[in-house]
Amino acid sequence: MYLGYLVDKDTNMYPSPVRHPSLNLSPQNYVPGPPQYSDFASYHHVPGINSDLHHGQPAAAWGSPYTPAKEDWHSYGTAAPPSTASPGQFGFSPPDFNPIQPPGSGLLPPAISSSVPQLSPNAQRRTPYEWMRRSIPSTSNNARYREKESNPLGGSEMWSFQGFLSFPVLIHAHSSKTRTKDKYRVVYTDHQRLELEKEFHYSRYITIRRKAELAAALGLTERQVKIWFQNRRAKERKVNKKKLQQQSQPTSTTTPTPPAVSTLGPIGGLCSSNAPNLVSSSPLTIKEEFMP
DNA sequence: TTGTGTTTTACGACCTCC
DNA sequence: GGAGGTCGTAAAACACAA
Repeated sequence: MYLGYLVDKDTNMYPSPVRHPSLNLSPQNYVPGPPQYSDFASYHHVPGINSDLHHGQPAAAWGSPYTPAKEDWHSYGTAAPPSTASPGQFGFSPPDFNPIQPPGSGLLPPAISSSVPQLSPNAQRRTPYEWMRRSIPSTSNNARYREKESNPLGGSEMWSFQGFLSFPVLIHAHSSKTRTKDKYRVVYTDHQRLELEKEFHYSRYITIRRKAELAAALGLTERQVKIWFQNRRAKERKVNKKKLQQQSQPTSTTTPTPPAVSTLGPIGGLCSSNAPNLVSSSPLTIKEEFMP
């Protein structure tokens, strides 16, 4: 997982993944539960985009509607990493967590939050915290979008960075080239992915308002945010399915076991998070559940 | 350096809900 | 009918072994 290095190596980011006990919280099962944000102590939303009620309210005033199993957090670094770096730039860890966020910390448009340079994951992959720390070189290497051909998005939209500006500038490309012939995908910045991951950890399903806020804050389109969440859920289902398969296949068995119903159930070890096999595909359109 | 496998964006098809 | 869900897939980006 490419983003894994973002969170895997920063266990302080989500140090206390106490989640809602309802592990099979499918969209159908979803009921805005009791206030639980305090459980998600390490998560902080940036002031200024917290107009959404469930984000804007005090920590204990809004609940985390989605609560994957603890196991789900393994992939996000429950194992303590070497604390060589100083992840305090984002202030995710409890020691760093400051309920009163200083301006410019956390999720802000990168152009505003200057302490979070938009560096290519390529350049950061093996130096987890460098991108948080170092200043942006004034070279064009910072350009996030590495254009190979004309229109990467096949006529929809194209993102590019303008030099040192770490905020992407939307360029509408109106050509109708097929994606098979042109580069059609961009790579999100680490900051974008990190914030999306944070939001995903808060809730697997994003509200309309929150989506708009996040899109604006990250310089993405709402469509991109929506699709990112869809892909992220798919990824989680895939991972959990893999876990279930591994669980259902003892190491020494010779006959492959059919995809039997897991006896573990949602609280068993592997049905983490949304327990994808248990989650009905019937979607829940989260509109403004937390609207006043 | 190259080949290969994996992950990440993005889309289309189809479905459900309002 | 539109919005958003899952599912499947394409292809770029990436990691890594040989």
